[in-house]
Amino acid sequence: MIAMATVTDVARRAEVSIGTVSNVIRGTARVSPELRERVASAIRELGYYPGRIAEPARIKQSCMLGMILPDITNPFFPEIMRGAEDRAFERGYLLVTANTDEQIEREKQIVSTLRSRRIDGILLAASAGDGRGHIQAAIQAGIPVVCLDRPVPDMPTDSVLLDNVLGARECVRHLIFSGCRNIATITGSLDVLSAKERLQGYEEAILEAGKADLRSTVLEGDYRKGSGYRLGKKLARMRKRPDAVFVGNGVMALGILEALDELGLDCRRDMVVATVDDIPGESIAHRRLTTVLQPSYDIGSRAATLLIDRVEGKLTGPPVLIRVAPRLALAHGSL
Amino acid sequence: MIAMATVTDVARRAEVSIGTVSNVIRGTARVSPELRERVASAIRELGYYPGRIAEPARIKQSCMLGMILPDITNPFFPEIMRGAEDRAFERGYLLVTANTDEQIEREKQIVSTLRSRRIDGILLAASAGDGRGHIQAAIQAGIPVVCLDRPVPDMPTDSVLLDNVLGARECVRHLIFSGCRNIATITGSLDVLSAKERLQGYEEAILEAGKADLRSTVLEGDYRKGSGYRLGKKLARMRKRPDAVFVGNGVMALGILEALDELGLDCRRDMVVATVDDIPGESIAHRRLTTVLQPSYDIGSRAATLLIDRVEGKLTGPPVLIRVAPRLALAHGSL
DNA sequence: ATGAAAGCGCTAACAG
DNA sequence: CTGTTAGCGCTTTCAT
Repeated sequence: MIAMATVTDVARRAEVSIGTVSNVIRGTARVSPELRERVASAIRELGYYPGRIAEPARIKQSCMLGMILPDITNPFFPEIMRGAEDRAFERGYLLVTANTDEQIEREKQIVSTLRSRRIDGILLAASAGDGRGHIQAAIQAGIPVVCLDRPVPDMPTDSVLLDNVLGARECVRHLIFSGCRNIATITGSLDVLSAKERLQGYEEAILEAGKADLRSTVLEGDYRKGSGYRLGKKLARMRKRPDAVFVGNGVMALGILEALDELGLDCRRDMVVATVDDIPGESIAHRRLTTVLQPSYDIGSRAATLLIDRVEGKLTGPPVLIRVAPRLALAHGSL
Repeated sequence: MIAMATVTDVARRAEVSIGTVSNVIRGTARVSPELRERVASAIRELGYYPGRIAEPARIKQSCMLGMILPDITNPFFPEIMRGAEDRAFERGYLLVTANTDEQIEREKQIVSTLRSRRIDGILLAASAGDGRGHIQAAIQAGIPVVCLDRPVPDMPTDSVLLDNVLGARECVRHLIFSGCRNIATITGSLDVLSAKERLQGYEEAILEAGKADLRSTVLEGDYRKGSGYRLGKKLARMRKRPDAVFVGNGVMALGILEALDELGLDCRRDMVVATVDDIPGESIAHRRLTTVLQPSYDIGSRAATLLIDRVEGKLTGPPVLIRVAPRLALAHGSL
């Protein structure tokens, strides 16, 4: 079985026309039992396997979606991928995955490769960095792009994002509910959308509680571990030390845990640490943190559905923004 | 830009033949500066993007590889995928990923889908379960298959596997070196190849040490957590309690840790636990375990290289079996 | 009910 | 140098 058999081979062998072969295979039209049988055995004998190899050229669709991620090794992404893949397969699309290693250059190259293969649409968790020309170009060429987790600023793409306001609010509400009264927050850089939104959620929760004895403190960090560590120490050393802190992201939360450890403070007794979960591979820390979990599978699933709807023209019009609801996970003691 | 522009569109616009357009784009032949310029602007104006959409039909290669995994969510796999993807992209192949959820039926369906798309080759981390007909069929149809981690019995496929004997031997050597003298092992079911190999490594290490005071105990488990727990308790209660145990896989190791915890024993002071690392998402436990790490990236990388070499005919002949060397990681105290 | 033929986008071989 | 043409595997008219 050196070369793959083709319809033509089958037709020749069965002594019928290729059209008839096609009809037998796809049941497109009635075929006399006799010919049907001849074709059937020819297929068997040749080990023919119907291929969709010519389809892309014919129907001008590759029935493939590209999924571009910074790094699948970051545990946030595999779940997203599962969600996307499940929807893609259901609807007859293959999912092609590619990692950029957070390098914008590689992202460009991958987009280019995928475009040359006539990918039907792109799921993108954008890499940081300047230059969005390649995205722009893809969109203009009519290739739908759906952004995951991080929206690409100023691009008319659909996006699926965490509902940051809701998540932060729920999280802080929980802190209040469980008795904390002096709740600080360490935000990301307030230039960043998600940081602003999380701060807003924090403030809403504080306000709506309307308790007279509630104290709040806002410190601006930068989403990096160092700022968590530094500002964490600052909080811990305040005369009126907060009994809880809501941190803008997971990496900063790790910084705070480190700071608390150094100061000999306990993150459950002395200062509860709550955050939005996006910590790559630090499941250890979760036992000590109250976190807002991202529904990763759902994000992937929704994004793929959105994308395919665009590809198939079932969804038209201006960019859609989907906010997914987070889930609260409490710190759990032992081990 | 509703419909994607084609060579024909460009040719028409530039008032040249499609052959010339192709020549300009690919530099296949010399083209007069004038025509070259006309073509160039036509391309620009139409936003034409050279596509390889017709290639599969022409060259009878899709330049795609399929990667079939039980579940990308298992942290063992993303690294493998990275390794495979890096090699695939380098050599001009797209990587299509699909998860089976460990269901053989789904695996069959995926293989079928990939075959109809004329995938050039398959990287397979096989799902458990009966019925290997689909693999057999793919191979007979000339689609190379490379097995990852788990070999598929009785199939003429290339495989990339951990060097279990070496890994186990190194691991046990380390235990001996660090002073343990009464070293037990809990194996997987000895029907399973990897379990047998790991036991062999264990025995080799014990033998080669040639110390008169070295005691060994072999218990057969089944790679499941329960057997680790049960046999772990058994060991812990022996009159001459082993000071170390080499466990056949990670899941059983977790069982032992649990058993030790219950008995109030310390896994570093009382009984060192060492194992081969294949624990999904239990990074916490690593601090308490001495483990043999699998070089996942390397496994993916080598497998992809092997596969592409087969696809391109650079490698022919009987199935190749690559054994990758493991890396030893010691238990590390704090946190 | 069956066959013949066109066409999808592109390259490569061949003719001018 | 440039244009024409065949052909890749398959579906889909359109005749017969």
